[in-house]
Amino acid sequence: MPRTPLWTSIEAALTGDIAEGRYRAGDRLPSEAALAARFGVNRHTVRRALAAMAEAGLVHARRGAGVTVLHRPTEYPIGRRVRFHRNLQAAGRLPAREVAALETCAASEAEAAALEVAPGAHVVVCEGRSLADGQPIALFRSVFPADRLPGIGDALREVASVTEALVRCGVADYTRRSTRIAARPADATQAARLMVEEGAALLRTVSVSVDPAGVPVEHGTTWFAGERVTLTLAEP
Amino acid sequence: MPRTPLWTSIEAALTGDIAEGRYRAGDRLPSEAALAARFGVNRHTVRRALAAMAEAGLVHARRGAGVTVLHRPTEYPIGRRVRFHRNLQAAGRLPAREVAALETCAASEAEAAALEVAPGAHVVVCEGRSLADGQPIALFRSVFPADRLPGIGDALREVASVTEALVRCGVADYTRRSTRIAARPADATQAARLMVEEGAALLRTVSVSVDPAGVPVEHGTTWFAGERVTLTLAEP
DNA sequence: CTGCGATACCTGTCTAGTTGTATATATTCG
DNA sequence: CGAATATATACAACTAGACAGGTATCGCAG
Repeated sequence: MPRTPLWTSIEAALTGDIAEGRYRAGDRLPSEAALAARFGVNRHTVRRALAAMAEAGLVHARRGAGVTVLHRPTEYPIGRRVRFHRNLQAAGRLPAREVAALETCAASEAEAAALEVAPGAHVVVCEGRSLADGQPIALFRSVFPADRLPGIGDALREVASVTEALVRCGVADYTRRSTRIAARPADATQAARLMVEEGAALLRTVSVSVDPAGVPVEHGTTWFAGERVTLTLAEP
Repeated sequence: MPRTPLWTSIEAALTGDIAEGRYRAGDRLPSEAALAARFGVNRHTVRRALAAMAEAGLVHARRGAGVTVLHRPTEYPIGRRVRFHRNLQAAGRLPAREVAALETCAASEAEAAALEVAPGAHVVVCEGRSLADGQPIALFRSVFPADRLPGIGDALREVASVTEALVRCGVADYTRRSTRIAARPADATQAARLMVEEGAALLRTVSVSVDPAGVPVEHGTTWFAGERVTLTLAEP
């Protein structure tokens, strides 16, 4: 009977609710079952509407958790994505960052080689997520030589930026010695944390930073969401 | 969204950590709660991964105490891929290259802006494929300002390298003014020419090269097969 | 120093709720 | 008929929270 699919009107209603501020960025929508009851349709019809909204970047669904609102449609036109032009030299200094794990453990062979410490030496590993405008931009994993930087663990816990933490440990300045860049598909957990599809293209940078004397102080790996980030190399 | 269960990638990550020596036999893994935070998932999902590892005899969990590592995995699949370390500065000078198309046409708006020529001005477009060891490594598309480089088309046809062709047109030397790097999934034709899966991660670099006077002489886009290439940035 | 209790933390288990996926079926329209 | 739309049902995967049972650690009394 309806020549326009039912789900389009549900999408319009929900998008309108978000636009009017009934559901705001970060809020959880009611469950699919609840929405289905509200609109008097089957859950799959609601899912069709939510899928369209997710495609447009309006909401993001997590299995088990609910559906979260990402943006107000007025702020971010549908289909338009946030573009982030980042200077590679400035990597590590982003608007917001979440630290998910901070632990001390043994260095792997590769990490030990990069940091020029003995294999199995203590290293502080800091993992987390960088965000901009509420959207996840990158996952990072930084490894610091614990013996070379006493107190780095506490410093990382207390201050927000890596630079500042290193300053606390006596490293006034540091530079990148090398950076390797590769493109890799996202695995399941990476995809979930970056809110992209599994298998989406990630930009992985692996770097070693050294202090003015040339001694390695950090070994970092960052996975950028390829669809949201472009790295820009400054002309030396 | 995840066609592979989340916990499998967690199992892979932890098994990899053990294989690389971050956690050694006898060590205690971080608590389930800490791991859940690190991977951004629920504790139960971590437990599922740990259960699989315990099943394999890799770790042992004791109630109240933590999870201890028993031994290194005897067999851990490390993606054995051809690795190509390339200096970004040298991009565009590869062992072998196939020119698939060479034509003169009008510049698009973006190309005109990058090359600092009038929109619609004549440009020479060179497209093709770079190979190493018989394997396709990258697709390239270079755009040259035809009026600024008289005879560039013939030069490109006759000599193998871009550098040499530019020398013929009076550009003794050139440097990169800017490089932008992004990760993008491969479309069907790119996938076919690079011999990778459709949707595989590609590394796209967009650059502008200038002569010693700072005048743009080339605007290039290169798509590297992410699984075969690692770009290495040299320390300036 | 030893022994012991308090406490914080960790794993094991359970219940409930939510999204993702697969299959089957009815209805409508061209 | 065939395609698109919507419904119905069932199960798998993940999240959330709570609680029980076990362990390690630390301070403190003896």
